[in-house]
Amino acid sequence: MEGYLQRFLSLYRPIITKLNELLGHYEITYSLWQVMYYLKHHGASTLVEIAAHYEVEKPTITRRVQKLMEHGFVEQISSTDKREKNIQLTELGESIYRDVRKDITALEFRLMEDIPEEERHIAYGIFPKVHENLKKEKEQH
Amino acid sequence: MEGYLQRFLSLYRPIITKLNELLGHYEITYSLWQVMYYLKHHGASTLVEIAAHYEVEKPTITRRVQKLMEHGFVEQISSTDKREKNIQLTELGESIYRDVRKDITALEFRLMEDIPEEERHIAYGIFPKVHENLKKEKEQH
DNA sequence: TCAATTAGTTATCAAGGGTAACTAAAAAAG
DNA sequence: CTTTTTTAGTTACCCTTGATAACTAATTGA
Repeated sequence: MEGYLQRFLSLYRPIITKLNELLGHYEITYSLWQVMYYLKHHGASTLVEIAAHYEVEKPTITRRVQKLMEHGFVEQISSTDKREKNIQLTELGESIYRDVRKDITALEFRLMEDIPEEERHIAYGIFPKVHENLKKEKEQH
Repeated sequence: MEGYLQRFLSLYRPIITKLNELLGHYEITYSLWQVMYYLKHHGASTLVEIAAHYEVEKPTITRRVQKLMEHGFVEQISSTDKREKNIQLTELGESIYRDVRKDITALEFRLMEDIPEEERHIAYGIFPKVHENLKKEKEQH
């Protein structure tokens, strides 16, 4: 019998492919979108903060931010600590954010249309629990 | 507010990382495990069948099968159609399958421990629905 | 029998991420 | 106050995964 993990994983590629197709219209991919999303919801941030939030290494975020700067979607602002790089969305970035956000919300609505609200809510609540349990696993090693 | 897709995606990396850590003990990764899983549950199969099932291109499966053959986990058996390559698990492959299966089941149990059975069941049932809806999206283009 | 389809391979490219080694700046120790 | 340690970020290099295009060999089917 198929397990939860297996079903979960088999859905990943179709979802990320669909999302990247959608994001392609704005010349970004999901990994870049994550950074824009973070900046929108946390305001100006450093690369270390973004990396910590997504649990990836610093060079990964360096690259993402570089690409977003080339696109003019984010910009660096001054900071007291001269080591760190304070990043925020530009006006253009904010505008793209709103457009993408609308598209993703609409997609999500279509994908979840036939799923009752309570079920949706339950499934929704399980993700952070599994995430928690995964973190506990890590601590034990 | 965070959407379902976002929560879903933020769980992917932790899960695949954990699984690959587990599978590393057997010198495989999740993508290779998928092929072994398919062969265990469908018996001897061709590359096209495996590719179709996981919705990936043929060259992707060519590579996976090549690696598994190098490991001695799968082998080619004869086939009427000389174009196709009939692949099945070797004895070693079967044995590795059983060990890995045990480990993954145990991991899944630990990750889902604190989630009530009904909730688990609901979350579990949503994946194929979303998958279906994604396929419908595709057809419209 | 000849054209079209099918199975599989190879080569090449892109996305995404990790590790190691490094620089520059700040913080902590002395 | 120096000196040492820690922290933020970057660069170079490598791995995994998958897609596309172009190809060969075998099979179907017109």
